[in-house]
Amino acid sequence: MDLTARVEDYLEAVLEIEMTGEIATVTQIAANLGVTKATVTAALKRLKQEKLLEHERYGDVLLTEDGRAKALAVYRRHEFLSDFFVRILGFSRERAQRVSCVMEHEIDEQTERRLAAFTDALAHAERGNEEWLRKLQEALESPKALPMPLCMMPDGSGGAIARITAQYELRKRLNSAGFVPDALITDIRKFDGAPGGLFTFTMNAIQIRIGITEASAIWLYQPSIA
Amino acid sequence: MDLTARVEDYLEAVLEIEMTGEIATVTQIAANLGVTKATVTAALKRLKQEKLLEHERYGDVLLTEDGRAKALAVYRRHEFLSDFFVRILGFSRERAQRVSCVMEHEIDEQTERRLAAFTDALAHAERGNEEWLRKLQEALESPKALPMPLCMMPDGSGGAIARITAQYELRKRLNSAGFVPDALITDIRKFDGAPGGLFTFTMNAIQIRIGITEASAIWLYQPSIA
DNA sequence: TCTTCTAGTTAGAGGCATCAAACTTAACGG
DNA sequence: CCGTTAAGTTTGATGCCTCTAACTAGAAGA
Repeated sequence: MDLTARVEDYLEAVLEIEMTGEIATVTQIAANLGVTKATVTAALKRLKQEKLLEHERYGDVLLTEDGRAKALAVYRRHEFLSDFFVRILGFSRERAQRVSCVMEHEIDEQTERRLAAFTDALAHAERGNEEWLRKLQEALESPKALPMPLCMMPDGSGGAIARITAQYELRKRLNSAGFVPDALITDIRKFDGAPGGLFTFTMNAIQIRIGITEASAIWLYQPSIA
Repeated sequence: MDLTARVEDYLEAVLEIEMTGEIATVTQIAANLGVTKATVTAALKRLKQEKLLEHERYGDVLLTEDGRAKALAVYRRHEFLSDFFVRILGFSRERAQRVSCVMEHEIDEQTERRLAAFTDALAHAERGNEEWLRKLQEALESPKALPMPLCMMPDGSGGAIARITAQYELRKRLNSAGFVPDALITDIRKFDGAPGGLFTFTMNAIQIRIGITEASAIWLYQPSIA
């Protein structure tokens, strides 16, 4: 991954045009990426230097072996991600597009495989678990408000635990201490003391005191205003 | 979203430092983002122009009301995404970090909500569906090779259908035509004719012919070399 | 053949993000 | 009060990506 993300975009654009059976032109690439032709010419120069494509003045734009392989990898990631976001996570097409565009440059093959495995597993879960699928659809239709880390809640406030963003030891510790989704927390206060501050609050009628590490792993839904 | 992604990163870095109870310094920000102090000074100038923070020569770095709100939004997205990638999708911590870093600038609140809903639904599915969870874990442990769109397979080749990356009409059409995961396709050939070409192949002992649109929505696992 | 149009190119510029190297402040200890 | 040190700033430069405006090559008709 030592190509810039942008260079990968140009490669991908060329491949996509080729896939329609045509030979890529500067104008088409420009339209595809939403830039001017001048910009494309400049980019082609860079691409050519890297030996990812061949291009003579006023000539055809042709991917090299190497360029084609790189383009395919990017294209595959892009398509896969976009599909994943739309079908599995229920993103809008447009949003999925934008997110895939930036993400496609950041995931490696291993990651892509994991993602694919996840999608497959989910597809299997869908068959033969209609109940769960219905719940998921429902959830996607009526999203809740967004949570906030405990350490950022205003003094005196509270809310229900949304999630714990921690792993391993810390996660386990918080879980066994009763920090689980839906538990209610009230009367949050922040004090100086430890570096980062100390936080006290009430949960299950018990007064609890934690540090910044814990307080930034516990996310709360703010109580609705209704 | 008219701030550049980078500007959002600086904002986030300041907030993260503040969360430890300290006041952000140029050196700390630089270390956080892996850039030099000179770069930070330059960035602070831009941030100040946008009225997202206050900063006098050699003075403290303080977020404005506006800046803090923006920083919190970015921070929340970042943490949530990172957690999602690690816990739900099984990414490595490092990879999750990189992906969240680019993605956090591309998702809006609506999208974040959907993602959260998905996570919640999955959490519910996990309780009370141990079987499925086990399968998912297993799948994440042993990822398969990566598929490729039919239109890019070499002449004469074939493979099993991995997935259909299409929606609505096209998806339905392909499904009812028998294009479902695991179906076997052999002897793929490409011909000129329609714009983008025509593709013929054999599936279930039947010869089929499709265009580029369909051929790029059908993804195949290449048969393993063994 | 000459004209005209389109595709493509070059030249010149600017913004963002970054760096290394040299410089300036502020602060602390003697 | 002065010297040293750490923190922060300035300067000058680079690379990438982009643009507008002006130019040129090539193809297609009259």
